[in-house]
Amino acid sequence: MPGTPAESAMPDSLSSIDRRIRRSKKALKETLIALMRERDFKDISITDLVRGADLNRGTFYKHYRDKEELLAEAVDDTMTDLIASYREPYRHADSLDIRKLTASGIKIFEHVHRHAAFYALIVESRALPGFPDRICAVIKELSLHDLETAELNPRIDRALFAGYQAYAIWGMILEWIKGSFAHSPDYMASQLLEYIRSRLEGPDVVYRSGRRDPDARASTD
Amino acid sequence: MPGTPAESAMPDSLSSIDRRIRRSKKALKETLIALMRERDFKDISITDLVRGADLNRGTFYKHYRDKEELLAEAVDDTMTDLIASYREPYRHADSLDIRKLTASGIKIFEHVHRHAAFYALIVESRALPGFPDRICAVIKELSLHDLETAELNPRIDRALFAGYQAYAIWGMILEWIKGSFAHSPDYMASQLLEYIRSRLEGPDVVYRSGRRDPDARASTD
DNA sequence: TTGTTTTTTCAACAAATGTTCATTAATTAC
DNA sequence: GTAATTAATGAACATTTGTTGAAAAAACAA
Repeated sequence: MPGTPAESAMPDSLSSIDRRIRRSKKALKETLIALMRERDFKDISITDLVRGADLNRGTFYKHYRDKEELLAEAVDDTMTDLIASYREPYRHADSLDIRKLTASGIKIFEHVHRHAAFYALIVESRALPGFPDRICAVIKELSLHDLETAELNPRIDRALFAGYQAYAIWGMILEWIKGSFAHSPDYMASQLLEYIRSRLEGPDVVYRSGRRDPDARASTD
Repeated sequence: MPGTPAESAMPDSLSSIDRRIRRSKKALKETLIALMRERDFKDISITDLVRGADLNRGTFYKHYRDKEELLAEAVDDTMTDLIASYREPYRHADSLDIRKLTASGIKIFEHVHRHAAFYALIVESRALPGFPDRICAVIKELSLHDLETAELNPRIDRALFAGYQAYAIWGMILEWIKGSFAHSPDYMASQLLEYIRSRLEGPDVVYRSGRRDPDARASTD
């Protein structure tokens, strides 16, 4: 597991600091979220933010370099929750890989579901470039931990596979969001399990241990 | 890491228009890419761009609303290449699912490899929020096309699975980039195949509600 | 070539951005 | 409580941004 504290319920950026800072940051974040609901992130100015939060212009620049940094901190708060909720006890599943995976999946999807509005906002506004990477990094950590005990096919490149897995889940989440969260977190988790356990059915031919077929060669410039 | 940009076919946005426009746009794109190599996208101003491209400020605003739009067009050019290279004939693989997948994978990874510098730049600069979605949408289309004929486990939600697949590949590509393209496109494709074909080994318990696939062992062909 | 069309330039401009600093106000540590 | 810190304010400022219109330059079509 990644060495993050996350003991307190309150996000790191909003705890144990000067109350004025906390208030200012909170006001700015709330204003940002509110404004993002009604217009494009691109079209939100620092002026709008400080006017909405009723703060001086300089106060913003004291804490953030730009609005992206402000949004990034809001995301950090959410990631803290993801990690925390994931840490939920499920130790009873110590050696049952599948059950572990199920539990992990459910936790992730439940977390997203809990913050559904926020996720939808972030994704739809396409405001924060690094957001998918951020959340996928977390998922990757969590997945890797789950896969630690699992005996993987030795030919599999674990680093690559971790990236594969994490972004695959993110891809599901994106579809989920696009469909306005029509499915339940449990359904999502069961689907994930299905994808992991299933394989293509049908004619299972010409599989020559990862070597590429000369015929299948695409044009090389 | 391969350094060949390899601009073979002319992108739609740069053909059959007034030569002045072509020149202006090209100059702007080149300047943008050049500047992105040395500093953060956030810190590149329109002024920088027009100064670098030796154009008037108004010329920029005649063609683009902002620098994001400029970058987006550069990305479009690359996507055009991805689609084009994918459309390459591989009709001899009409009914062999695995071979099809292999071919598809190879094409995608070769495309990325060909534009390695560009991809690395886009990803590392985290400049364009919509880029992963953009490329994953393309991959999703292509994957769906491949899976059209494949008989999937009927419990699988195809839309969700398409998202899963597309972003999973994107996750691999990101890892590939992070590792400075240490692997060959073929290796990447073979790994992808491995992930699709393999399943977790080890204690396969608690999977009730279903028969265990008799030949479920991973790749012992 | 000629005339027509379109792009680019140039200069100017209002508006917004990012910084500054002395002053005021709030919070913390003691 | 008091003193010491630290944050927030207000107002000013240079810079950058996004827009404008007329004049020049370039491309196009015949």
